[in-house]
Amino acid sequence: MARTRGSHSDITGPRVERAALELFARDGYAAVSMRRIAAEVGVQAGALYNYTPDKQTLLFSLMKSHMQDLLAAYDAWEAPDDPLGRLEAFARFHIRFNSERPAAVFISYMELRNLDPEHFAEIEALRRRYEGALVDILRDGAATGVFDVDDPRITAFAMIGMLTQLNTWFRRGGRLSLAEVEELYWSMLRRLVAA
Amino acid sequence: MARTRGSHSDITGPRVERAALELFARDGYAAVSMRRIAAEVGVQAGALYNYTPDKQTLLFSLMKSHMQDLLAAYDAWEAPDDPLGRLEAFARFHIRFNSERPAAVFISYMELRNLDPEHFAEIEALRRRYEGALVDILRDGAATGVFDVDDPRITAFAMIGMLTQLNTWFRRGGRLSLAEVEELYWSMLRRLVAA
DNA sequence: GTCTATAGAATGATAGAC
DNA sequence: GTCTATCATTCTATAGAC
Repeated sequence: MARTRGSHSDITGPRVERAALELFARDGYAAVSMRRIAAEVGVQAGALYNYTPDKQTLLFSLMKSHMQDLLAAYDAWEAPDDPLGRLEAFARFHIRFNSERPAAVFISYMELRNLDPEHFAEIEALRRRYEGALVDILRDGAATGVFDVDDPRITAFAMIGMLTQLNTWFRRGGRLSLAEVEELYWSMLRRLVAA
Repeated sequence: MARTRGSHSDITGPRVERAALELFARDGYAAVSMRRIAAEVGVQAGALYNYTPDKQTLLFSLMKSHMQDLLAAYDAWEAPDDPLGRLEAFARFHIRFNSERPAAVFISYMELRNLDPEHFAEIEALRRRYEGALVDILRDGAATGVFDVDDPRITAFAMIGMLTQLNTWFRRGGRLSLAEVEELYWSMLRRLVAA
C-alpha cells in the first residue's frame, strides 16, 4: 500500500541529497539534470524545489555539509599532545573519514569550479581550516626539533595530496584492507618528517 | 585586411583544440558548449564540425594527445642507470612537464568520466604505462636494496598523488620558484625511499 | 508535498548557400 | 571552410491543481 502521492518531507529531503551526491560524484554536476535526480528519488522534477531553491544551492549545501562534518569529526578525534602522535592521528583520521564517504570527498574538490564566487570562498575557507591543522602540527614538530621539515606548508600539501589520492584507487575487498593501507601510509608519512 | 570568411584549416584546427582545452579545464567538459568554443575561436558553431566529428571526440583527442606527449617526452628524458638517479629524473621530469601544461593535465584526470568506455580504456592504458615506469624504478631499487619500500605500487601511487597535487596550488610568480619547488619535492621523495 | 504542464532558454548536430 | 538557419531535444525553474 505504498502511497504514491502525499507528504514525505521528512524522508524525501535526505533522499534528494543522497541521490544528488551519488549522481554528481559519478557523472559530474553539470552533466546531471534535476530530472535525473528526481527519477532516482522517485518523484517528479518539480518536487525537488521543495528541498532546494535551485541546483547550485543543492551542490553547495552538499559540499558545505561535508566540510563541516569533516571539521567536527576532526575536532572530536582523540589525539596525543606530541607532534608525532598528532600527525599519526591526523593521518589515520583522514584516511578513515575519507574512505567512508568517497562521493562527498570527490565532489568537494572536483566541483569547486561550479560554485559561484561567494559559495566558493566559503568552502575554501573551511578547507583551509582543515589543512591549517596539519600545517600547525608540522610547524610545531619542526620548531621543537621532533620533525625535520624544510617547508611545513609544502609538506602539508604534499601529504594531503598523497592521502587524498588514496580515494582514487582504494576499494574495499581489494588486495589490501583499509587497515593495511593505513599502516603503509602512516609509515610513509613518518619517513617524510623523520629527523 | 583580415579575411572573415574563407579557408583557414591549417590555423583554425589548432585554435579549436587550444580553446577547447582551456575552456574544458576552466569550466568542465559538460559545462562548455560548442557555441562557446566557437566564440572563443571566432567562428560559428557549425564550423567546428570540420575539425571534430563531435564534442566527445574532441575531448578524447585532447586527452590522447596529452598522454602521448607525456610518454614520448618521458622516453626521451635523460636518466642515469641507478634507481636513485632514475627516481630523481622521474620526479624532475614530472614536475616540469606537468607545470608547463596545467590545463591538459587537469582535463586528463578530471574528465575521464565523460569518455565512453572504449575511449576511457585507451586513456587508462596510457596512464598505466606512465605509472608503471615509476613502479619499475621502485621495484628495481627495492630489489637491489638501494630503496627501502614496503609496497612499490602503493608508494608509486602516493608519489604521483603528491606530485600531481602540485598543480593545484603552484603558480609562477608565487612565493617559490619552480626550481625551489622541484628541490623540495625531490627531497621529500628521497626520504620516502631512503634505506 | 507532489503532480502535470509549460515557459523560455540553451544544447549538439546537420543542411545547404557561398 | 565558413556561414546562416534550423531541427529536435534537453534543460532549469515556475504555476497552479490536488
